[in-house]
Amino acid sequence: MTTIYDVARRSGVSPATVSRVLSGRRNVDPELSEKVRAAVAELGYRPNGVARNLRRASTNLWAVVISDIENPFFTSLVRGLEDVAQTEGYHVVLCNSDEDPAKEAAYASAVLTEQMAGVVISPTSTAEGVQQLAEAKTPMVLIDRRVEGVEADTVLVDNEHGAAEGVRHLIDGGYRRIACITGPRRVSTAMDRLAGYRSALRAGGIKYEKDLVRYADFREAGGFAAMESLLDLPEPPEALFVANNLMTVGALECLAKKGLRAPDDIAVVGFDDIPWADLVVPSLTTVAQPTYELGRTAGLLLKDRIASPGRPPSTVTLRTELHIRATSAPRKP
Amino acid sequence: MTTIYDVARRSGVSPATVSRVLSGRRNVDPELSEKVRAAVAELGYRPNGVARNLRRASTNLWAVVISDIENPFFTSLVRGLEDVAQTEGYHVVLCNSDEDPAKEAAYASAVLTEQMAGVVISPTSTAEGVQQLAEAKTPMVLIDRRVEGVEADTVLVDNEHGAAEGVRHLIDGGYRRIACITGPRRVSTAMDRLAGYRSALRAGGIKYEKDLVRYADFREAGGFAAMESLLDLPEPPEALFVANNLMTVGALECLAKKGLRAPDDIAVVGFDDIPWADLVVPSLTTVAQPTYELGRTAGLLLKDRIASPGRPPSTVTLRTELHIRATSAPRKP
DNA sequence: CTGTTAGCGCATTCAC
DNA sequence: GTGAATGCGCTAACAG
Repeated sequence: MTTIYDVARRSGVSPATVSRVLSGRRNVDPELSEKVRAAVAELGYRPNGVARNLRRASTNLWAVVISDIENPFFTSLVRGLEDVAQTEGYHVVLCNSDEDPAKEAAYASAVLTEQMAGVVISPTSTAEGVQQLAEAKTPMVLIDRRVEGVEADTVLVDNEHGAAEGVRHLIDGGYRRIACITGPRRVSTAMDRLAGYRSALRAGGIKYEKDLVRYADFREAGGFAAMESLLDLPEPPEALFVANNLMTVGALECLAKKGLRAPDDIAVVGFDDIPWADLVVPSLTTVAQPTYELGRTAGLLLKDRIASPGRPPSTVTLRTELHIRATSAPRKP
Repeated sequence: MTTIYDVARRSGVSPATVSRVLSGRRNVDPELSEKVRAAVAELGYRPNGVARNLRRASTNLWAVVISDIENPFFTSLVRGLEDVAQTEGYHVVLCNSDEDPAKEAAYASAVLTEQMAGVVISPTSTAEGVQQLAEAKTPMVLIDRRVEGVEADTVLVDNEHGAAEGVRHLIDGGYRRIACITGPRRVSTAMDRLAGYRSALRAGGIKYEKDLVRYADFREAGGFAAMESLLDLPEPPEALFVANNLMTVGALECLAKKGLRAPDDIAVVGFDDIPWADLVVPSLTTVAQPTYELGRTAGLLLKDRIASPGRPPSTVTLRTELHIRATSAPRKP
């Protein structure tokens, strides 16, 4: 392996000067600078990033800890983050936590031992890793979910407002008996979206009925089961609000299996888009989140946090957007 | 920061012994070993991964270079890879090349300077980065596409066979005038799938017509445009085979926009699944690739390559699976 | 089985 | 504006 010493010898300068040239310092004689560049080219020299990292006591890696890259919500978010990372000279390490606090903690640990420059994380329910990273003062941006007792930059969407908007849309369509499938009680997004559902009911003068709410696991199978259980009610709902994309898919699959159709048998609004929601038939009404923007914003916040670790944490809340499609068509008289 | 020397002092042994204990070497007195562990716990010591990497002249990072994580084909593949990486003690760095040889080359460069342990890569058309990595003898696994003149472990699917099976299914359904939308001429998968299309036609005694083939860019917009152009033919096709998932979506959107329906107006078979293909209406017949398995297999090959760099490269070809759904229903008399 | 020693490749003092 | 010297934290030789 050719080192900075080889380049120095070849160009007749000291290693220090080579280092200065390569890291783009101004105060180097242009003539020497040119010699160094020539030597670098001739030798095919490539700086050793690991050595640089050791010396600088930090790497150019960002970790992104999400529950599952196969969920399109996170896929697009990661893409947004990676685009920022690339322009800022960082690389993104992908970490699937699978909602498992132990995995989250393991990744947090890796972030620390590998001296990664920062972390973007969607916390699991107990947020073990988040606590660990907060204590170590690692530059960190929380996405999608809040964590009690942790002060950190955070990027959220307006869950309550978005959910309320989706449910209001159903109410406006003439539906009264509206069910809700939400996520686990310990997850802030689940509770916020449920709160939006309740506030929309209240605003519409509809009584909240506990029986019409299901707490599932944000996964496809959970949505399927919850839908089944709702259909088993003595008086099944006329409409349904589902608090995330995967559970919506599960619910739709359940309906399809039972030979029921949206919106004729039951109207549906889902939180969070799915890819090609237009192709699903009937096309699916969703409360869309700006997923790419979420990732991008997180990246920008992380960059700022690394540049000025001292400044107070900020929270950015992005807006959702109601995409009205076919599954929420107004009720027929 | 507490170092290995602090732990050594605290536990009354040498740094070398601490190192031995922490890297799980057998030949250490259990008693000393215990002392070391105690000291580690007391001091909250955490090894410095970067220093370890410098010393070992290698990191525990794998790069995965794909064109776009937002394509579900790659999403699932990356997940498969990450699962292997995790069990083998590696982390995965996500690199979106966007089919841009320059980006691919930039990432290849990063792999080298950051001393990553290995790479899994889906080559762009010119495969600049691949050449670079091959020269540097970086452990590398090619996925999805072959590259002429590069000897490396490779994971493919049987594109020609899968495409032929999909097209044969259309022929069996009574369709004769079958169009094909494939990818760029320089990409091996595009040509292999086209070859499968041709061989199925031949086997079915159908004359190959150049006019019924379109070369697009493997993206949604490309599929849309190609579909439009096919519909503009004096005598439009009765059926269509599309060589990847995104173009299939584009083609379906084009049909929807024109008020045409599959399979009544035109039957459709797409190569590569899309998420929730069942929910698309009419549900989409696909030649499904084992995407997760592709990633997993690549991970296993990479692990082996790192363990024994000398052994001759191997190519693994996985089977596709025809998922017959509604868009390819037999032709009505 | 354990300790001493050296050096991985670089960036940064500090002199000049 | 430049060079010599130092050490980041660890692991692998080697000697004992």
